[in-house]
Amino acid sequence: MKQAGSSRDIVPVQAVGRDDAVLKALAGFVRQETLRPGQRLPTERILAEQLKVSRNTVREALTRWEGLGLVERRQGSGTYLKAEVSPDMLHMPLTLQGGADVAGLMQTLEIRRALEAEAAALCAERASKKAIAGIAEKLETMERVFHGTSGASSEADWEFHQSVYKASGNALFEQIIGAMLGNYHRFWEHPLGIRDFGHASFPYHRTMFERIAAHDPSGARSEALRLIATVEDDLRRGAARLKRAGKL
Amino acid sequence: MKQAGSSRDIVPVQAVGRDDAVLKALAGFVRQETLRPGQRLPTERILAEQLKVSRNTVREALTRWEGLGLVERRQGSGTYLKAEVSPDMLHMPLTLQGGADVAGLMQTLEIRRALEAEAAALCAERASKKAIAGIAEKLETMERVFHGTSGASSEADWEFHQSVYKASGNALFEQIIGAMLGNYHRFWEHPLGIRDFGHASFPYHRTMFERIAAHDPSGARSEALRLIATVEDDLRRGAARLKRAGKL
DNA sequence: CGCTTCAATTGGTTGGGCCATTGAACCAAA
DNA sequence: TTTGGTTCAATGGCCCAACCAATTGAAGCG
Repeated sequence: MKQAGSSRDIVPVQAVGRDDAVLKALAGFVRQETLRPGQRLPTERILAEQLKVSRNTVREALTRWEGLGLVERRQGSGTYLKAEVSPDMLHMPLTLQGGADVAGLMQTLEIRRALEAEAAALCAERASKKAIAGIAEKLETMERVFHGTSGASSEADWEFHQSVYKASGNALFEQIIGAMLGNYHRFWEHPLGIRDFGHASFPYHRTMFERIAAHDPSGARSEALRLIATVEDDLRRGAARLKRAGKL
Repeated sequence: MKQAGSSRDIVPVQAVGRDDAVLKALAGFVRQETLRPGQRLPTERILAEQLKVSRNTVREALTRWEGLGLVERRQGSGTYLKAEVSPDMLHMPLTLQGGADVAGLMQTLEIRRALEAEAAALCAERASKKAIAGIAEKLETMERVFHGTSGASSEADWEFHQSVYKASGNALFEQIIGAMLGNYHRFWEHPLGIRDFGHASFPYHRTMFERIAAHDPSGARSEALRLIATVEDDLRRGAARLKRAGKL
């Protein structure tokens, strides 16, 4: 990176602390015991004893994991695993200014637009026949649900997109988008009070799938962009509506 | 999301703990004192006293901030601010599976390709004259460094890209890409032992800038894609080279 | 069978203490 | 003046032993 030619190759040293070691040991333990998300892990007191460290140190380590969303602590009950955990993980904590408002959501949507398009293109390029069949299944489920009850399509919708991400061959798409959407979970439950929010995106799911099934990356990308564009439109309309309401 | 019609609209309440309150208070303090990144904030003991909580509680709160990359603690010295912090921030910690090997890097590059292209397009669409001038400056610095010493262009290169992300108007681009690249920091310092890694990407920086300066989103996107493509090529060649070396 | 009560369990918090590292002040030799 | 070593107070890292508060499940009771 910097000054590759100079003699400044030194740049130590990372001097890891005790709690870091605790985290590594804990990761090993979780792996060894094959703990699944939802399961409870040992008491802080037991961990402190078995790891030969103070409970305080255990708590600092667990606090870090809690901050990363890997673990959930419930007073009086225990500490529970919330996600897969392996010794080699990449953490990228993002901080978004401005809170969970419409503006922030708009920013995450711009990220999603980029990722959704790329994932669709990669999916069209690499999806196996089996994967495509799986996507088709999710799509049909979604359409069925959509035509039935009026507003409960979100879950099926998400599963459809997930299957596309999976078929892209890159797990990062699902993880990143999932994490972002998860943060706005409360929002999606009541999208600006609009009843048929996301309604307009519906037909583009099928057109996108068709381009994927035809192994047409460029076409899939275009349809994905159209899909997200409708959501962005809805969001803009909703924001404008809120603004009007605020002025009254 | 799920069961929008059901009566289970309740889902309070976040039941904030003491350390959460400490974090909010600290955020307020930082804002009030207008602390800038790099500056030192009060000692744990002083914070504990002023906030009327135990030092351990302060430590747990700071541990969380440290995990989020907002703060850096140096034993014997103090605790230092590492990034902007405001009371209303949305944290979304991403934890990505997969080790820091070449395969993982390839996956992150697919993400970067998507984001880089979108950021370039948005930048071309929204960048002000001033922002474009700033980008031009970074570009020229980069080219100057590049033509001077042989291998020290990475830092200037990164600053150039950063200026593009900033001008896109969406802080998430810089944060996500920065976090990803940071995780592979050790790799970029010795990219597969190849001396002129990333050499081929050089000319596309200028072409991309030209499309941005011309407010041509589509063109900027194309050039960004070409840029990343050269890096991916280098990476593939390096991986193949490693494979051969492994077989010998 | 359903309800209340209560005690054990568990994470949350406190206040105290000691240690290792840091950095500045100070001092001495080159 | 500069360089190198020493001292020393400040600071984060870690430990300890309690106590508090929420949860849980079993015992007890109507």
